[in-house]
This record gives sequence, C-alpha cells and structure tokens, in this order.
Amino acid sequence: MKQRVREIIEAALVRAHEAGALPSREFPPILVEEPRVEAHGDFSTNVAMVMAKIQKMAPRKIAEGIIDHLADPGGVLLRTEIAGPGFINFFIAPAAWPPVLEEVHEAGDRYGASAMGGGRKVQVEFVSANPTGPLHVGHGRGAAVGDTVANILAFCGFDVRKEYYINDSGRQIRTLGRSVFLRYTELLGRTVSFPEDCYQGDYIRELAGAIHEDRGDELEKETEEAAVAYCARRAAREILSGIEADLEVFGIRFDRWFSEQSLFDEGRVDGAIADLKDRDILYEKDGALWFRTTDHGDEKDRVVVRGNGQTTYFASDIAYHRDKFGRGFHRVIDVWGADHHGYVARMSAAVEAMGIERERFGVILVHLVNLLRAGRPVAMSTRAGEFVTLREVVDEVGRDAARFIFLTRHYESPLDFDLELAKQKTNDNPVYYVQYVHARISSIFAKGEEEGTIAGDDLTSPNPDLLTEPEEIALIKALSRYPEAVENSAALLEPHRVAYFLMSLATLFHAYYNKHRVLTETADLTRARLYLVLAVRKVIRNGLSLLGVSAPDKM
RNA sequence: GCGCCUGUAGCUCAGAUGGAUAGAGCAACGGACUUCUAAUCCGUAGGUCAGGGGUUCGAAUCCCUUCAGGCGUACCA
Repeated sequence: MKQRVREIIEAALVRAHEAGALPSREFPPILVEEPRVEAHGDFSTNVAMVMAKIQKMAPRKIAEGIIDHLADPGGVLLRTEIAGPGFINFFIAPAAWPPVLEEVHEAGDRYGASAMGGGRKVQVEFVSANPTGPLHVGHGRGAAVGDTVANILAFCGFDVRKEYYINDSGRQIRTLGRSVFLRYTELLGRTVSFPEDCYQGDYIRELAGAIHEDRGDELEKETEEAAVAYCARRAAREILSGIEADLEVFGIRFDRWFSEQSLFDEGRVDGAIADLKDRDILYEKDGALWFRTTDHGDEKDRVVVRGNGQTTYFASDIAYHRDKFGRGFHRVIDVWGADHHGYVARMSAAVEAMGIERERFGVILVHLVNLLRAGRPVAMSTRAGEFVTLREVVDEVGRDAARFIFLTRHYESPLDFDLELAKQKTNDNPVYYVQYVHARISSIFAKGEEEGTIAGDDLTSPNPDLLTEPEEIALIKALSRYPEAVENSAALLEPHRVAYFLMSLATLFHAYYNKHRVLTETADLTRARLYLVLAVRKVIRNGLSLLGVSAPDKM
C-alpha cells in the first residue's frame, strides 16, 4: 500500500510539472511514512518541504500543486490534506485494505520475501568459538543473531552460507592439550601442580578420563610434546562435536565448518603472506613482518609474522578472509563478540588492502550477556571453569524462549538474561505472547472443523469486503507492513525488527480476539474472518521461522 | 591518555535513512472469563529522551562538549 501511495505521488509530480505547477523537474527520492498520530492519515509525505529549495516555492504551495494533479485510478484514497509546514497526508479508503489479504494468501510462506539480494552470494560467519570449552550464553546470543541475520538475508533473495571458523591452531589449543595432559597424568597417580593459565573446568577431567580409558598409560611412553599434541587434537575434536550438538539443539546448522589449521596445512597462510609481500602491502621492520593497515584507516600497522617466526592470529584471519572472497562471496559478514571491536579496523583495512571494496565486508558486534537468576548475577568465567553453558540454559528455559530473548534486543545493547524471567510465561517474556497467537488461531480452526463449519484451511470464496471492523482493518494494515519490516531488517542486519513486528502484530490480534468472535452465526462473515486470521497465522509462522522459533498449534 | 559501544517512564527495552502531540511490556492501581485457549484483553497513572551548546522550517535521531557505565587499546588469542 505504501508503494502504491508512492507511485501516486510520483505520477502527480510528473503531471504537475508538465502542467506548469512545478518549475523544476528535479525530484528528490520520495519518503512516505506512517504518521504516529491517526489524525495525520495512514500515510504522509514530506516531499513538498524537501523540494522547497529546488522548486523555489513555499512548501504548502508545492503541496497544493501536487494534490491538484493526483490521480487515483484504483480508488484507494479516501482523501488527502495539506498539514503543518507542508506535509501531505493520505487517508486510505477502508475498502482498499481487505484486498491486501489476497497478497498474503497467494504468497503464503513466501509472503514478505523479496528479491533485494538478487541472488548475490553472502557468507555469514558466526559463533566461531575456540574449541577449548563448551559454549556459554554469550555465544548463544551471537549464534541466534548470526543465524537469524542469515535466515533473513536468504529470505530477501541472497544466496547465503553459514560458516563456523574453528580456531584449531595456536596457543589456546596447545594450552588445552596441556590442560588435558596434566589431568591425564593425575589419573596415572602423579601429583601435578595445575597452572592457573590452564583450563580449570570439570570437562577437562572428563576428557582426560576418556583418554585414560582408551589409552591407559600409553601416552607416558611418548614424548611430552607428542602426548600434549595428541591430547589437544583429541580434546578439540570432542569439544567441537559437543559444540555442534549444542548448536543443533539450539536450532542452528552450519553449511561449513572451516578449520584454521587447514589454512596452514594447505599453505594458504604462506601464500597470502607471499602475495601481500609482493604487492608491498607487507614490510619488514624490527625483525617482524608488518601489514600497512594504516593506509586504510587503522591507527597503527599490525604484525603478521613475529620476530620469532611465528605468525599472528591476524595472519590466519587475513588468509581466511582472502579465501572467503576468493570463494566468490559478494559480501562477507562476521559476527563477533563486542570485546573484539578493537579488531574491526585492522580486519577491514586488511580486506580493503586486498582490493576488496569496504562495503563488502561487515562486522556485527554482539554485546555481552549478563546472566542473572532472579535479578542476581551468575558468575561467569571460562578460565576458572565456572560458567553456565548454553546447553544448560537451553535445557532450562527452552530453545524458543532463549532465542527470542536474544533477538528482542538490538545486538549493540548489553543484555541481561534472567533465567527465572525467561521461564515465566508472562509478557516480560514475549515469545509466548507471539506463539499464543498461532495457537489461538489454530484452535479456532480446530473448533471450526469440529463444528463442521469448515474443512481444514480450505476457505471457499471468502469475501474480505465484509471485514469492516476497525480491529480488522488494523490487522490488515499491520500485515501489509510485514514485507517492509523484513526488508529493513535485512538492509540493516537487525533481526530484532522482525521480533518487534511480530509482537505488535500479536498485540493487534489479541485485542481483536477479545472483542470479536471469528466463528459467527453468519457463514459469509465467518469465512471472511477465517480468511483474515489465517493470513495472520501465516505471517506469524513465517516470521517466527525466520527467528528460528517454533509456531505451536497448542499451548 | 586515545578509540568504540551504551545512556529514553520505577524496571526491561523499541523508536533505520532528521518530521507533526515520545512508544510497548513489566511493576502499581481499577475493571473483563457460562464464550473460538485469561500464556489474553480494556482503562488509569507514569518522561528535563544523561547534562549543556550548535546545525534548520523541524532533533531522541546529525555535529561539538561534559558526565556516567561497559569494552578495547600487544611481535596475545
């Protein structure tokens, strides 16, 4: 509908110019918005004010010229008015709304989908937690955001791949190996002093126990280096498969798990370094190899190969991102914890230095999660091994509630996740509020079938024009806004917009439900209302599925 | 010190690209279940959009500045 209004305005501008009412034919992009105040109409535009300078006319005068040349062949406009400093307000004829329902029904599962992506390949890399311990709630937030952003982009016509980058090389993995090996030697009856910088969690003992069970004391016969390496490899593999299982429970499946170690094994790190050196993007200083990131906006150059010959984490990341773009992704989106924000400038600089336009690389910084229980903070420290895992949270509060909570805040806002609140079935926890709409509508259909008034979802020749109640028009208006909500969500990479849309749609539905009956004495009216609520159910289910939340028929 | 993020009702949070009178939930108070699910609805009350300056027809939104909280500032990952 908004699009239709925009077209009407565009046509009026051209006609007004041709008729001499507007001197310049230079028109700005037309902004059509939905005013907060009902008295200002269904839509309004500020074009007249924006054009004042170009046209060298008073805004209200321009507005008059536009209104005089409005054509409305479809008869959607009830009336228009000029208001305030030069707004043009449009009031839509109530009868113009019900036909919108046909669009919802025709598109079905695809309602709200768009072609904005044009099939371009996009990669979303998220979670990518080191395989040194189980996932915690913070990872869960990143997982929910990354997964949903990817879903929404795919829905908007991008060819999306979800990827998990495994940091299976480097010091943390060696530390993991050392931690497990030490616990293992403990099991052999030795007393060891367990260093503070090793991983303290109980899961380390479990991993050591499993190795002890399989291999007995065999590892003792190997060199310590080999034994530690074995422990590291094996522990990382097992932790990773635990992570994969936890993500599966959380409703997330990756298209690809990408190993950092493979970059070394296949010579991609060396390859990237050699290439960048040839192009004079890397230079030597003080025995180290540096990247000229300052040429691309970073505050200082960064080391890629240290004086001792070891590559930095940055080196792997350069090789990794080079590989990503080499795979033909038009756009690459990384989802990181906000504590890595200091890394964004250098990574962006590196990408740009490799000849890739800056807009093609984006980082979503997901802010931290404070885990609470009934208002009190729950201690969280990976190293000390005191933390609540994502799995425990999902087991306790449920996948739907957990995902929804992560997605009802902007990712740049710190999040308090209260376990007790998350279990409550109140409106402080709106996932149930939204799901309840779906259940209620399903229940209406169940009742209708039971009474024999309808058969399944099959509504023969409904007449939407019978939907004249203000609550019905309000619902239809809301449904018509869904595609735009999804597009905005995709354009801004902000999944919470879909969640908020669903909550507001739910509010309108519950109000309608409480005031009017769907199954009435009049067959025509019943069919029309079923047609409406079925459209609502489709959109609720559609939106929830983007968020990775289930749409239950019963609650 | 410098950089990034955050600051909106008692609490938790929305308010993209600057628009007209600032929004929701929770909590508080008062109402609505013989009905298609009350996990719901209706109403009342609640504000110096952290403070100050600026830009303009118009600022929660853009710019400058102060304050508060978080994070980051390695030849760590």
